[in-house]
Amino acid sequence: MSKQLQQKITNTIQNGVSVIQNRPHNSAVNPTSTAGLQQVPQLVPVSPAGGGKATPPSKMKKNMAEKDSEEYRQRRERNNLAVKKSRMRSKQKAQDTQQRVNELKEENERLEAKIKLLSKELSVLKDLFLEHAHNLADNVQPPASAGGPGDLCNNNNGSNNNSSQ
Amino acid sequence: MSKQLQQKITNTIQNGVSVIQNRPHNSAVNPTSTAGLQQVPQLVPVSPAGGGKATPPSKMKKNMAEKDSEEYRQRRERNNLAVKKSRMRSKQKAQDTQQRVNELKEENERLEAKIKLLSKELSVLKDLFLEHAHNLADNVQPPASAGGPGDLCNNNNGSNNNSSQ
DNA sequence: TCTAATTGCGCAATCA
DNA sequence: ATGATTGCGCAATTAG
Repeated sequence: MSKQLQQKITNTIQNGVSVIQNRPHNSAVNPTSTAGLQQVPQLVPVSPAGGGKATPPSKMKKNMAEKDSEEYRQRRERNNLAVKKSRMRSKQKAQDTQQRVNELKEENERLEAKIKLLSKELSVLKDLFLEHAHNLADNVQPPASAGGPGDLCNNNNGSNNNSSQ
Repeated sequence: MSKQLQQKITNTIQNGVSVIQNRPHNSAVNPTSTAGLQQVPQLVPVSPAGGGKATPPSKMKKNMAEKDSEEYRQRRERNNLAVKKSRMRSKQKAQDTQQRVNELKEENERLEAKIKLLSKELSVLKDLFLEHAHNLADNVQPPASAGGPGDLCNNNNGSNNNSSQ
């Protein structure tokens, strides 16, 4: 989770063991990386779509031969490149997504704060409004009256803030 | 799409040659047509002496030998399992993150809508306030304004919106 | 059909 | 020593 720099040294054991440098011909196709070490043919149960055939050996040989082909190597190399690219993108995307989450979170907080503020403002204003209304109702004619809380037009709904948050 | 019926085929590299071999204890290097697997004793030419470093044959053999080791296979298998697990998690996490983004987006929209509403409410109330203020200022004692009669008392703002949460 | 992009998988190095 | 990660190459599949 916190380290991501490791791709130079690569194999320490080039004793020839896992170093399967498939590179009959020109090598040096890979400047930055220490070229390959590893693996070989992975056989996969090539699913028999067409009726469960048992992989004709004939074709296999052809495949084998193909490995030596220059063309084969080229294809492999292209693919390796593509794979690398694809993975890079994928990783980048994931990273971006994560960042988006963070941004959205922040935005959310801001919005909620704003809501809180507005709610409060609204509440205050409403109260003020009610107060005035009462005053007016109380002294429709009377000149002055102490701050008596007149309930004349108390038709308000449960009144004050209902800010439940 | 997913065929995970791959037997435990493993490639064993020997002296520059990769031999794919099945791995049931007593290795039969050539289980012809087993479950439709095309497992050919592939010999992949490992980059030989060509541009290699001195390849101490001594150690190599040791490593090679290790491949046949039962213990080695066990380690590999464990690792493969771990890798699989790790990748699964990784993928899951990415997926979750993506979903989180969606959720947050929705939440954001909701919040913004709420803000809009509150703002409007506030605006209305303020206007009302101003209006009254003007009235008061204009006529110290206006004769029952013809305008909205119950303006003040009728403060039951239909905006009883109480976002349920 | 061919190529590029994806995806699943195993290996080995490294981290923890 | 062991499980978890990660870069990498191979091969099968999927798009275009």
